[in-house]
Amino acid sequence: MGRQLGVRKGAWTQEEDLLLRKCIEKYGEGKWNLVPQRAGLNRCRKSCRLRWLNYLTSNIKRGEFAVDEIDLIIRIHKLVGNRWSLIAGRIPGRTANDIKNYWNSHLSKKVTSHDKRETAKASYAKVLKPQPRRLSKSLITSGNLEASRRKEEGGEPLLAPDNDAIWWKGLFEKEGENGPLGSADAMRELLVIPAIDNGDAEGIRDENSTFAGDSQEWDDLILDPSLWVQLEGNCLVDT
DNA sequence: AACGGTTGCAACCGCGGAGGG
DNA sequence: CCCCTCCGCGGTTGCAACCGT
Repeated sequence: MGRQLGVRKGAWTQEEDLLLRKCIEKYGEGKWNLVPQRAGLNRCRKSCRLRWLNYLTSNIKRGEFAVDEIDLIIRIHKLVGNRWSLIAGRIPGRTANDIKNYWNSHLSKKVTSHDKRETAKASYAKVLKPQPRRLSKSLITSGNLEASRRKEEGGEPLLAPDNDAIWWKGLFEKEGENGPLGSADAMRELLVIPAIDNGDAEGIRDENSTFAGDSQEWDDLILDPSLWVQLEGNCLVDT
């Protein structure tokens, strides 16, 4: 089939948004090739899908990126490069397009060519040929103890885990399935991280974190203290 | 106020991968 | 296998808004 002729392009009108929204409400997401006809829209399927995913779907976060969101973007980008959808999958409420635009307009200029080379080298070293590192068990234990102590005393909770831990887990597992780089277990084995007991999940959660509470999936990441303590330890300590 | 340059975002395009026949 | 269709991704473009002169 040839190129569709006569389909509308450019900015979407409110009427078009309404038609698209009603169509998705009625039929659900997917079958994008059927959407223009179902919705009564003179648009191609790609335009409909893009409009829905980047603008109309309900959980999109608007406005400035938070400092910790930016930090997370930079960290994940260091590891996976321009895999915008993968990065977006780890930042609730932000679309791949948002993140790509933000990177291109705000962040890419801040990364020097030297940084880019170092980043690329580091990425390959980590992903393709990780160096086995051992953790300090005392660090792991002390992390869990500290979390419990703060909860008991009603003091400041132990702050959100180093973002490395969150995205490492996010990168490896999602909804119980293996992530793009394999399973978290495989990762643990790769990095020679010993199994430890979970600490008290409530005690370590930072309620003010941008990452807390947006979705069950994200909660699951946040509330897995063993993993982030392990990984944080891994980042900090060689024994 | 008018103009030209810059910025940031929304949207388009082309390509590669997945899956079905 | 091969072909075809559809989906989703990343790169790129278009344009409105903003800013400085």
